[in-house]
Amino acid sequence: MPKLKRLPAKFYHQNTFKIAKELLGKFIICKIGKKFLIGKIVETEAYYGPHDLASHASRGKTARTKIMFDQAGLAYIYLIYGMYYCFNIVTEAKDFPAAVLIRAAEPLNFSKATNGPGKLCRAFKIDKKLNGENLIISKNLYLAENPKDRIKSSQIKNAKRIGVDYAGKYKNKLWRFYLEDNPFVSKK
DNA sequence: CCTGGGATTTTCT
DNA sequence: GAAAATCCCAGGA
Repeated sequence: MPKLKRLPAKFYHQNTFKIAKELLGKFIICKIGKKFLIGKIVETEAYYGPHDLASHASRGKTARTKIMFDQAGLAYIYLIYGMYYCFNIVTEAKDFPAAVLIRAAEPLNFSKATNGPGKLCRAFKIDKKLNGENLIISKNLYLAENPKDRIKSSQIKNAKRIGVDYAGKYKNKLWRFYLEDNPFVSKK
């Protein structure tokens, strides 16, 4: 196992798109009972600001989306299509709604399909109990990096976001990022 | 190869 | 009541 270091608070205080790219190759660590599940992030999407029609926050602050308006470094977890949870990382300053959706990860110490946001949450047993979890201090769910294993920018591809056809001119934004040639990426 | 629908629940209109 | 940041399976071409 690589030596992992938890991402510090200042990691989350960068531009959302920079964070979305930097998260590639980082690790999700989730405590399940006495065990830890570790997965390497291979695909992310950025949801940025109150005008991004693909973002839940574009309709204003509600009980569901208020986490996106909160401070950077929190987990925003919501239920989609009544069945699947999606795991997001809140970014930007308080009262500015932005987040990075983790779409896919590569399981390191377990074996399960994680090539999609719904499946990822099922594999990590992420549900709304973890909504609002502070990734900087939580023992149950946090992000880490292997400082010796940085991703080269040449491995990062960008593309249109998935499942946001209703988002008008925002649907074609190249706000999805993934690692080239990684078999766990949900879609090329 | 492709398209379409069902599962299931929260949220907004 | 309809749509949703999804996934899986069936059926047709």
